[in-house]
Amino acid sequence: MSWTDERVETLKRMWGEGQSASQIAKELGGVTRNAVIGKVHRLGLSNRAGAASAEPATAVVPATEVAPAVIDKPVSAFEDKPHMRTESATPARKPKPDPDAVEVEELDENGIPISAARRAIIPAGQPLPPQPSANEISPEALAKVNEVEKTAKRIGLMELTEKTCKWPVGDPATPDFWFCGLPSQQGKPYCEAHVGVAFQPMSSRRDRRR
DNA sequence: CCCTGATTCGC
DNA sequence: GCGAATCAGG
Repeated sequence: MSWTDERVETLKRMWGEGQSASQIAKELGGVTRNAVIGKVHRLGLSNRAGAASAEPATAVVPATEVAPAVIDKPVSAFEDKPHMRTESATPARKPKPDPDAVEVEELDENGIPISAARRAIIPAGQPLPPQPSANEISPEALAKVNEVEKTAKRIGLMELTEKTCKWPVGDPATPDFWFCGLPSQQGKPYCEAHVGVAFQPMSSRRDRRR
């Protein structure tokens, strides 16, 4: 494999987005993370500058003109619950007051309106797994989660990043809705505790039932 | 041990 | 220019 313009472009974009070298290598295929890092250095962009905030909202982002952080490991599970708009998220201040009072919503396959804003921040992707019913989870894992949810960071939609647990808590239709936000596991969308309830080995599932 | 980026240096 | 090997660190 060689560094075609296209591949370099992808490299630049992903590096700018704060993706790790190995993630980029995986995406590109045919290269190792070493190759990616080497290229990054040769391109002179080893300093992760000129990129959008890799750090979450609480950071010292110059409030001037912050584009809404694009979430790229999407949380698509909340398929268009009408109530679940972005209100509860960080009030990043509206770019445009929307001159026309009438907002023309696009419709999805089911004829459900999709706000353009929502589509922008929640691209398609792996859906969240359904919340498992309580009796399907090991008591230990459940207890762990309950504990974790007390100490969770309770972040909003906009604060989600690659590195934050995206486990949703509460009812999206409620102001009490938030995401766990603790550090996520390597390559997983959730923190350790939530990985525990989200991904269960087949064997343990089988063992538990019956 | 998993991972991260940084550097070196033979190709 | 490329990237494997290595280093240094979390």
